[in-house]
Amino acid sequence: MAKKTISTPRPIDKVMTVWDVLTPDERQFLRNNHTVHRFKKNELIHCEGDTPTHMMILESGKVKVFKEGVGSRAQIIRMLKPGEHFGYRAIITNQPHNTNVSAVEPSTIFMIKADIFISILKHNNAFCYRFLEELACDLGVSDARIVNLTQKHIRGRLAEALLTLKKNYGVEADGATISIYLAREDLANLSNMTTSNAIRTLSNFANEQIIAMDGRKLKIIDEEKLIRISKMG
Amino acid sequence: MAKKTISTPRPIDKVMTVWDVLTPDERQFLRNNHTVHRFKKNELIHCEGDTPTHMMILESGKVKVFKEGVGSRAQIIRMLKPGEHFGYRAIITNQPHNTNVSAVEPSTIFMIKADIFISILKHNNAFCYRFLEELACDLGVSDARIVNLTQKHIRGRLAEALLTLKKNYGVEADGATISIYLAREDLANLSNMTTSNAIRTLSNFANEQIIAMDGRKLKIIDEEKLIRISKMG
DNA sequence: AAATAACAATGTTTTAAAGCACAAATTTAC
DNA sequence: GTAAATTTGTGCTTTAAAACATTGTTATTT
Repeated sequence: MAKKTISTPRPIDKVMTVWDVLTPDERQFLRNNHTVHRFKKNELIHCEGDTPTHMMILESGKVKVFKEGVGSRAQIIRMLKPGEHFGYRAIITNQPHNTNVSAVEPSTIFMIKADIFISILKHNNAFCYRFLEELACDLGVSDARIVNLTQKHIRGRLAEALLTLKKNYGVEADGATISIYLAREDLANLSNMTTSNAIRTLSNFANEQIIAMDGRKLKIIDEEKLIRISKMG
Repeated sequence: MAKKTISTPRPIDKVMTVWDVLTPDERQFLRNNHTVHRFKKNELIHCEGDTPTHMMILESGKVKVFKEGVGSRAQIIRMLKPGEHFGYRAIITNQPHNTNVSAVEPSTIFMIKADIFISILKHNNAFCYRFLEELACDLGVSDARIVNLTQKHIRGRLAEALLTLKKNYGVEADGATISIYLAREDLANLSNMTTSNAIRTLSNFANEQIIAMDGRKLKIIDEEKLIRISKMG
């Protein structure tokens, strides 16, 4: 693998998708009042039970949001890509975090102190509305996931996970390889199954020419079929 | 059963929990611009795929929010009690409803037209913030449910459902009977299991003196044990 | 009051997925 | 560069829960 150069993070105005609704004063304030943090691969960013202190924005890299369930079996709730916010839900509800977040790749994160974030939410109606939209969207996704993960069979759940990853992270230059390389365990934790079953089912998909595998690189060959499998359950 | 008298609905200012953040103008406007609807037991209020037209507030009765999954197997997402809002998430995301809502008891519902609701959200920051809190809270619950429903075993899931129902609807005068009488099928759809398994597991709980049953009336006898079962998975 | 339908209870069979064990292949650490 | 550790791949066994079948019970309907 080519050695990764540590790139300088982009300025916050290029990263924050809600920048457009901020007032000039708020913009200047945020430029001066945010911090930049780098996390190594597999480093924990915050964990369940922690008191939330900052709203966070992923500048670069990839992170997973997950919960530890029965017997410390992990369930990945969602995967984030650059520009997405996290860690703020708990600030709004004024409760400890109910998820863990960790970097699946080296990641750079902008942090804004909780009180500053709340203050803008309470003073800038358009800003508040944007986050209302974001949470409304996330809630829809979460509710849909309840049904998908509980009712679909293994093949359907894994197919769905692969399609979601492709939609979320896109593909490499070849137009097929999903642009995120996850361990089989992470794929399993996304799809609510054991690692063995993720491996087994991936092998089956490969035998059926639905995907092609090269280590952690997964290529979707027959997307139609994958969609069908995902829909059937 | 005693014949139910159809009571006059309370005024909207006594039902809406966000009334305090409205301006006098908004209050007057809403008093004049909401409609009252009655739904019979088992009547569908809105369904998946419908375009959302109103934000709704449950004045009296009980409703269930559910999704139809694989093979039209239903999954109850949440149960609402008077004062709670629904049907507005889809308005905010500007998408069709992704859940069905139906009355599990005769229910009275206040409706506010979507454009009016959006207009208040966009002009009244405190109002917007209240709904932000509500969605943030719901999202936390939904994420937790993903783990509970996928990882816990049948007994754990049913125990959890019973505890949630008790917490949500409270108990009768006897201090133990849960104040909602659901069909076994609804209990099953809440807890992600088949009706047979809900029946079987309830019987087991009754044999173990954890609950007592009288038709649809469920009495929690040993709450400690139920909590333990729910936590163990 | 009889007929029908809906709901509840239980036993039996089947099956999807977990659990386990072990070997091979990679990755990471020193 | 080598050893250690982790990850991946397979086969086999076990098990939890679904599916099915049957019967009893309680509500509705006419």
